[in-house]
Parts: sequence; C-alpha cells; structure tokens
Amino acid sequence: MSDEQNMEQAILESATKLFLEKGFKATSTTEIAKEAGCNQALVHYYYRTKDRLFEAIFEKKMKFFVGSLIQINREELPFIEKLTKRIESHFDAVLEDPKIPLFLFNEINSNPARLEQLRAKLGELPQEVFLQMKSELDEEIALGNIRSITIFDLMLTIVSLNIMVFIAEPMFKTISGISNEEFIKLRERRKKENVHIILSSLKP
Amino acid sequence: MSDEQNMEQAILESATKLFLEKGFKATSTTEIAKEAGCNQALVHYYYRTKDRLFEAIFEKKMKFFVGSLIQINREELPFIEKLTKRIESHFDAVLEDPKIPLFLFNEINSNPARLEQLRAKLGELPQEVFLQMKSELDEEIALGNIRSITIFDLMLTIVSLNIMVFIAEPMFKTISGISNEEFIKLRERRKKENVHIILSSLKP
DNA sequence: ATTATCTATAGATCTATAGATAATGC
DNA sequence: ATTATCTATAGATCTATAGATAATGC
Repeated sequence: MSDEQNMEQAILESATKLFLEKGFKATSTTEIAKEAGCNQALVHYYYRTKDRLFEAIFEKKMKFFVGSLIQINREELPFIEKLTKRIESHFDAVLEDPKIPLFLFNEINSNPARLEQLRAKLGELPQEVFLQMKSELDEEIALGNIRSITIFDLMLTIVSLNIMVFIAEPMFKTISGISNEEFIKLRERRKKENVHIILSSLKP
Repeated sequence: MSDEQNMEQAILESATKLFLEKGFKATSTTEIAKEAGCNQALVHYYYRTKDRLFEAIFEKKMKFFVGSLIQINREELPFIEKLTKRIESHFDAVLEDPKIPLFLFNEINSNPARLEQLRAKLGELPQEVFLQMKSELDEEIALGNIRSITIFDLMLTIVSLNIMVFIAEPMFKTISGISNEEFIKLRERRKKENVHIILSSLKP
C-alpha cells in the first residue's frame, strides 16, 4: 500500500480493495494485513473485528451507490433533460467504481441482515426522492408527453442498463467472442445508448 | 432433503441450493452434508473435493443460462417476432431459476479462472449463434426497418433488462419503499415491459 | 504515558483422508 | 465382495486476544 499515510488508512484501503474483489467471506484479515504491510493483529487493533471493518466499507459503498441514483435535481429543466442528466450521472458514478454494484448485490444476497442496518442508515430520504420523482413523472404522463409508466419501472430500467455492462463484462466477452477493442468501444457508447433506449421507450 | 432418492443425488441438490444461496467460499462441505442428511465424509466419498462438486454445479447452471440466450430459432418469422420470442424465452429461463445470474457473475468475478474452463466447455457454439443473429440483424438494418445497432449492444440490452429485476430485488425494495404486492406486479409485467423497451429502441 | 506495532497462541472452523462398520448384490 | 456410510483425526486455515516491545508526545 502507499506509504507515508498512516497504517489505519492503509488497512482500510487494502480491505476495500480485497472485499470488493473477493467478497467478505473469501477475504481474510491475514490477507488484508499483508496487503497493507503490517501484521494481522493490527487489523483488529484498529477495527476490532472483521465484521466492523467490513461494515464501514459496505456502508460507504452503499451510500455512494444509492446517492448516485437518489438525488434531487432542482434545476428548472424540461423533464426529458432532467431525466437524461439523471441517467448520465448515474452511469458516470458506476463507471467511477464499477465493482460496487456486484459487491453490493452479492453481500446483500448472502447476508440479507445487512439490509436492515442499511434501512436504518438511509432513513426516509430515498422514499422521499422516489415520491418527488414520481410526481414529476406523473405530471408528464398527464400532459401526454410520455406513455404511462411507474417510477419503479423507470428507475429499474435505468439501473439495469447502466449496471449490467460492468457486471457482465467477463462473461459477456467469453460468450460473445467480442474483441477487447470492440468491447471498450461498446462500454464507451453505452451511456448514450442507454439514454436513447430509455427515452425512446417513453414515447406515447 | 427429499428421501428415497439416493444420497449422492441428495448431496448434489443440497450443494446446489447452498452454493447458489451463499457462494462457493461461504458454503462448507459440513453444511452440505447436514442439509443432505449425511455426514461430511460422504460428500467427499462421492465428489472427492469441494471444488469438483462445485464445478459440476457451476457448469450445469452456466449451460442453462447460456443456453437460454444462445439458441437459434429457425422458424420463418419476421425479425421482430423472432426477437420478441428470444427476449421472452430468455426472461422465462431466468424466472425459472432466478438465482443463477448473480451466482454466475459472482463466481466468475471471484475466480476468473473458471472462465477458461468454461470457454473450453462451450466451444464455438455461442460465437456461431452470435454470427447468425448478427446477419439477421444486419439484414433488417439494411432494409431500413430498424436503426443501426450492433448485435452486442442488442444482446447486452436484453440481458440487462431481463436479469436485473431478479438480482436487485432486495436492494430495490429497501431503497424504493415499494410494497411487496406492488413489486410482485412489477416483476410480472416486466417481461412485456422489456420487450416494449427493446422494440421501441430499435425504431429507425 | 500513550499509542502503535509485533509475537505468540487459543479456539473455532474447514477440507480431505484413513480406517471401521453397515448395507447390498451376487 | 462391493458399495455406502460412519467415526475419528491430521493439517491447514482463520479470527480474536493477551502480552511484549517499539515509537511518539508531552
């Protein structure tokens, strides 16, 4: 790990890297220590248990991910432009740290109890944002500008399209036989492609 | 586990259930044995190592998943109808065993070496099917019936939309605050919704 | 003095195997 | 006789902690 920082930070970074790569269960505190450049006991000195260390990381990543999706845009923009911005900024967030989604889905799946902690941490904010987005959407539907659709369907579509290219990369490459260069191009055009797909699907 | 079958089969079923739920690393042979109703040594008697047992299951699930996507439809149908059938049958396959996608993405992510075994097992078939689908697609583009798009983008869109509703369920429920009844409805209408999204995105 | 780091180890897994015993097939 | 199942255990982890030593702050 990078020197000159303190060891506590180095441990956190190593743990983040390893947990994101291999998940909670497959990562040992011994491995984290080795990667950070200290001995295994020090991991416990700073974070007491593997679980507490994990939770700190899990929470940070979760907040980042949810935050990228759940944010209110108060600009006075036409609905379609606001939506486009929302799709694009979510895509950019996933691109910034592409291992997050699979990591989160995984850890939630193998330990659903983490959802409870989460619910507490996030509070009511997400639901409020959903309500806000719903009212904007419903207004547009009432005006006849877009077809009738629920906010849940729309958000799920956004997330599906924006995330999958990162989650599926290794498998998709193997199955499709796509070349590496071509896959890179695909990933790059995917942001615009996703916007196009979603907007065209909303036409009345 | 269900009686009257032989123990070898019961072990395979227990292992399948547990591996799909918790992944390779977090599942122990002791646990598999307990679930199957025998002692831990018997798991090794039949399958020698945990890894061999896992690989048998991994390969089966992988074949099922890839097979649901990669199949040639030789019916003489208009392109759009063929595509619709492809989307719907893929969706139905995922619905049949919804834990498969996350399981596969995960295990590939935490052990990319499994991809190599896979490449060998699958052979050239997937690439051939991609080529076949590509020629059908290009023909339709040339006729001006749909906009220009690569087969890779199209397939990725199909997979993204069809899979995510199953992978994201727990997290999506927590974040959105959607009720359980409403989520069930969402899941049910998702097949048609996905077809609609994809077809409308192809319009020239 | 306090904080950071290390060595050593207890106790809990977990996988794989050896060797005993029970069940089954001829 | 062969196959299925069990008990017992070796050897390899892995987490967490106790207690020693080194580094730092006053």
